[in-house]
Amino acid sequence: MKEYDHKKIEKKWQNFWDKNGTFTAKNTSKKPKYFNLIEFPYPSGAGMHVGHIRSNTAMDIISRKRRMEGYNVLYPIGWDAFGLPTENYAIKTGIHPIKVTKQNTDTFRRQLKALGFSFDWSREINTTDPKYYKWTQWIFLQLFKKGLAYKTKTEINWCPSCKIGLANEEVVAGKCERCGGPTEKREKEQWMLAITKYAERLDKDLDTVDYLEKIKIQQRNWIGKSEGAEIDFKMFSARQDLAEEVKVFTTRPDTIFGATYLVLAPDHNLVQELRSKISNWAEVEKYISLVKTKDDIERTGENKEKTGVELKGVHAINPANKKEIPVWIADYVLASYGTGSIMAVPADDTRDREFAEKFNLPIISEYKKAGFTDFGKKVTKFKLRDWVFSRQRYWGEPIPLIHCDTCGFVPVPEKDLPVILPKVVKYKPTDNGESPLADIKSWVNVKCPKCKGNAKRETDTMPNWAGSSWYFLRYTDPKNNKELASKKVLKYWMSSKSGGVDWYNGGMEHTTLHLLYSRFWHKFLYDIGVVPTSEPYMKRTSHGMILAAQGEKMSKSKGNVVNPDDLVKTYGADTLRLYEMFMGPFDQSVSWNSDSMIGPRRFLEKVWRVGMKALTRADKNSTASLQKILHKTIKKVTEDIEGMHFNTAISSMMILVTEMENEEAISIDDFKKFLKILSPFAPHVIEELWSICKEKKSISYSVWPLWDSNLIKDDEIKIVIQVNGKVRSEMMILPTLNEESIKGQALKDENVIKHLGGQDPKRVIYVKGRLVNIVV
RNA sequence: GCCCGGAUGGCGGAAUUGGUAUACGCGCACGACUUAAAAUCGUGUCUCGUAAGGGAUGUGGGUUCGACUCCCACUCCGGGCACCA
Repeated sequence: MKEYDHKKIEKKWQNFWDKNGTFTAKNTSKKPKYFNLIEFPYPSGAGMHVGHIRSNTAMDIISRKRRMEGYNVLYPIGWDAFGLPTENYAIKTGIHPIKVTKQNTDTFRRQLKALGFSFDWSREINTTDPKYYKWTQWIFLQLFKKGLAYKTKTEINWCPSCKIGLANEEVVAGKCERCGGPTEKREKEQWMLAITKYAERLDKDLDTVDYLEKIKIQQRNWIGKSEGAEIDFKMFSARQDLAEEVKVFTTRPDTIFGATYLVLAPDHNLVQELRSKISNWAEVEKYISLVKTKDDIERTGENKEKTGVELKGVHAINPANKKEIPVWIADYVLASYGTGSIMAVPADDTRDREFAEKFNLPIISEYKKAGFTDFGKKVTKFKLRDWVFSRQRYWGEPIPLIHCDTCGFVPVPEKDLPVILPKVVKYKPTDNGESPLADIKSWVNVKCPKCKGNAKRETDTMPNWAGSSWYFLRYTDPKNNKELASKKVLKYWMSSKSGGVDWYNGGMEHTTLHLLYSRFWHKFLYDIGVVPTSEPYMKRTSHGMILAAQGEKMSKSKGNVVNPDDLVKTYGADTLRLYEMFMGPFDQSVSWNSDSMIGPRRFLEKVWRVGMKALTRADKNSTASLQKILHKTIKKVTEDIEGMHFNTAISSMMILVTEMENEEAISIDDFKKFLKILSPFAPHVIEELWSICKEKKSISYSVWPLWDSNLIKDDEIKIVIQVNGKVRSEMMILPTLNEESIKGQALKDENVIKHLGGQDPKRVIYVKGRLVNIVV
């Protein structure tokens, strides 16, 4: 009898799959296609996180099951390798990000291969590869040509001591993460993408896709569609009439009779325009600069107290009742949403009420009695803002534009793509906040493609959302250098009956931005005829985070990171995969506990023993009770995988295996059926047992077993008997027995008679196949 | 402050979606095998009670014959955030 030696077995089958191209997807096939997707990892220096394994194993199980169900499965992998951590590492060490990326992807590749994921490695992609980002740049140019990319001033976080623009992530409670000094806001010209032009479709088309409901809610909340009205309020000053009007947006135009004051955002344009009419300008100006120093957390967090200043000397007229009302500025109104101004209805809105109470502004409680006629014009507003698309950073795709004083911004001709990221000496942004690329004169200075005059390259780079907004498309045709992917191949993988990526799983943290950005790009590509569907992903699910033992996030600084390499060595990849699927419900966060890995390991050892027993004994038939439980388990595992209830699927297989070990007879055929349903979870050890069963081909393309519903049927069912909702007895009945007989039999039960204590039942409730409840 | 999740034995969790609460796994205790240990197997393991019974699914209410599941109010934990008019 052979021993279960995970090291030998795992190595053997990983080599076998590699050599035979077992998981290489074909671009043409008679089989129906199935495109499974995980979020491609960012290859961080820390190596693979156990959280990656959770998502990858889940989608691997689904991919392997689909192959056995007769699909041509594409389960690809790549690297989302541009981004801050690698760049910051380069700034610190001076090692080129290309080199760092290579090291990190090598580590990740080795780790992923050691877990036996059925990726099609021949399609591996890397967002930092010029052959890849050529097409990221190409998509940007199409957006630019359609007027969806534009430049405007926005606020960025600036660290005055590091002289560097900071990402939100690098500002911790108003302090620079690098030096600890205070940060400030600075105006900067940035490239923007007009995602708001797609807001309506991004909202509406959610009806056409199969996302988890909570994910749809997140998307909808982020897009934030609301119907309301824009109403003009006439303004006048004490000294002279004003031609000015303030446009306010409200979702409740019917409350207009209760509007007792207006509030403008402190940075509303009109405030500056009214300067000469405002009698307390000094006070107003002071307030505006105070608001500028606050960051969003301060404005929203501890500082719940409402603040604001009245614009003295100006008033507005409520168009509904012609009353004169005061105008205030306050930081609870944001310039970036709606019209940047509101009509305050303190009787209806809590924020307005708090504000009114603090500043003694009138509250009209009977506003609803006044007859309402429509004011203003109906409009639809979205919370969604345009996407700030440029970064003054090194490690990103160069924005392929050239600025010419005569012609303005001119696209780099498509034949000159990609615009290669040049080598620099220093990766740190320049002191004036420009990208390090701005210092390379030989790269920056070029001729204008249009007028051939002197011109300069755009030195900003793209955010790392760019490469991840379309990567799944590249998997279909990763080596194409004429198009981002050929139409024919895209049509095959992206538009069969189901359309798009069939199943996409990823973290909840990406269900707003990444998901929205990639849907936006996809819709744009659809509009210009590049892709065949208007939605990229047909189905989207998400997994819960894996936390450290005490329920904290795993992090280097806390020293609680679990290294998968050690676990693979000790327990084996199959055990690790099984443990991660067994540890808790897939969509919820769970705490890691390496001690619990022994359970799945023992299970696999038991599977091995049962296999050896089945082989030596060579029983013709399994016992009837074993057949029954086997078919019940096939049904449960088949259904649980589809619902991502991997933990209960494994638990049912554990019960089955215990049963197999105890039963006298197991036929080889039945044992093989069991191997098939376990194979997606623990592929290495199962391939080994499959081959020991004298099977010549990989189990990966065997046929997924069906359950026989006749074998599952129960001859007798258990009925629980309750008295007043409390369990008092139970009985076995034939499933064919009618309701009256069941109730009659229940009433004759001796425990029931005891608990009735001679009282007559008021009601007898029968729940089919479950219980009888006798109420007295 | 807002949004989305979550809370069940010593621990991770299960519960046919309103119908036997605690499946499966870990841990622990005892037993078998062994010179012994490991491994494996078996038995037990929410709580109070000798028992009959009673009480438990974060807290307090409600609906129902019946609530872990539905409704209302709250507490704590995790994630996200742009005070969204």
